[in-house]
Amino acid sequence: MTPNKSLHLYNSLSGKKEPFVPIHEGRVGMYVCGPTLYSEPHMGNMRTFINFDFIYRCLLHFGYQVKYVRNITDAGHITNSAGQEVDSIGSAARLEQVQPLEIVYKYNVKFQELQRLYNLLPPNIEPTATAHIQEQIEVIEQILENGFAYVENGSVYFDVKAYLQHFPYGELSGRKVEELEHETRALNAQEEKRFFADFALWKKAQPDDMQVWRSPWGNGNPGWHIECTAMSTKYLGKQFDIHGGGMDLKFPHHEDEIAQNCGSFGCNPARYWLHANMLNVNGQKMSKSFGNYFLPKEIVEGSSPLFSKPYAASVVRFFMLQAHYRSTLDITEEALNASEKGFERLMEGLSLLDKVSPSKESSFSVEDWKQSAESALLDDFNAPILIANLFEAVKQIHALNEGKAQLNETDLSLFKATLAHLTFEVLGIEPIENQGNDRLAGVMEVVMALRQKAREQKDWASSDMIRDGLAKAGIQIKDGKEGTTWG
RNA sequence: GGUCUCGUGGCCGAGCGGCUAGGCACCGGUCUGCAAAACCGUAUACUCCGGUUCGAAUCCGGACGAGACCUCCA
Repeated sequence: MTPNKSLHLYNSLSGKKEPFVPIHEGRVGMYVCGPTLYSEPHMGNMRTFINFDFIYRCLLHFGYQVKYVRNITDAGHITNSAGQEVDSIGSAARLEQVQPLEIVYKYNVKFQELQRLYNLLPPNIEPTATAHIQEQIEVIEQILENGFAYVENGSVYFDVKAYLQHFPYGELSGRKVEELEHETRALNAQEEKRFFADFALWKKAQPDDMQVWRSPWGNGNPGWHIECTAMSTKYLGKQFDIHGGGMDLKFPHHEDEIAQNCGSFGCNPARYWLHANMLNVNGQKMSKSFGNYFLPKEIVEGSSPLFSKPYAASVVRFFMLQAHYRSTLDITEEALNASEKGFERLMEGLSLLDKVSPSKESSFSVEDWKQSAESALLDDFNAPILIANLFEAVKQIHALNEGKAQLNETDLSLFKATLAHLTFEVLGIEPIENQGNDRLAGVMEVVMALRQKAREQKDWASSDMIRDGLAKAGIQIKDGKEGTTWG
């Protein structure tokens, strides 16, 4: 197989890998659906954000000037499984007996903490729905003017039948409206809609609504899908390069975004639609409604009953990137432990490289290795293959360290720089900081010296007593060639 | 029920017509006072049944199994 020289990515619109050609050369506009702040994002949500963070990092690595927009949903009515329009943030506010803004603020702070914990690069803009009510109203007005929506009793609905005269509906999710009709379960509370597939753009205020905005149609709330259309248009234009989100948003959310964008501006908002797959627990999608979810914080604190010990955020991130973003990933303790070991091997390999000194000749091609890693990234952001390349490098590092391989000065510095860049900048994992404090380090120095003295005197009983005692205290001794380490 | 996706060695997971993916575990070896760790190495696989092909884990058809979506979801 010849290595890709240019970026190819899988476009959900066509169902194929396509060469990536940005609208403006050298620049990429990317919009990713962010969290709804009515609760703390769970680990499944984090997987999607980690995957798109990796994709963002890859695009930066390729040299694109990227404008990355990820929204924060802090308002909006969604239609629940009973067919009722509900305000999830308002419900959370009622439940916790606080103002909706307090809910949003509280979970936004937590989300920002999580982004730092999992080393997510901040998007260029994180717009909120509530700050863009006016823009949403303007898009709705445009859709009305184009004849693809109607007003009914203070609410505005998207008119799918009128829209179908000019545009297809359901292309992204591969659905046909006539098929949808008899597949859709019977819904109540939709008498206002003229057609079952119509969806709310604006919902008239209900007596118990905690958040209400003024509009040309009276007081109310924006629909769930319209914020993305308004904000993506404002910050990226009527059409931009990449739209991302979780697989489960394909229908109806992204389908309706396409309809809104076509209905107002006559074009699909994005040229490439990317969908990240789900995180599974016990073979089933992690979901609030299944009750099989845990929080990104619980896994690093070790407070989730699913896991017997804590895992560093970097290890969790590394674990997630060992699967391709388009595949489902099963999280189990066994798999996580495997990643943890691999992660440590990678980190130790990298620090070992610092001790390697250059030779006159090079015994392997750093350039070839670099190309191999590069083509993995160019092939639809293939993180698992990138990681396989990193382990290939680790193998070479050990060979270098033992004198079984050589690199000249130029190649060695290229090797070091590329490896560090791919690991820390592109993959976005960080070494785990040594948690030991200075006083402990001082004590350990004395203990290690005592044990070394005992060993020199072949006093194995004392030596092993120290080792076993420390093991009980959770400190492991490693007798290496160049002295003993602990951790 | 409809639409779609997927079934890879003990586990996770790439590949998607011919070339060792990778990690972890296992086993063997090196090192070591012993152990652990570390390093090196071998082995193990493509759900089943047909078809296409010189050649199929990879393409086509069927069976079985799993999952996702079908107005809560990343």
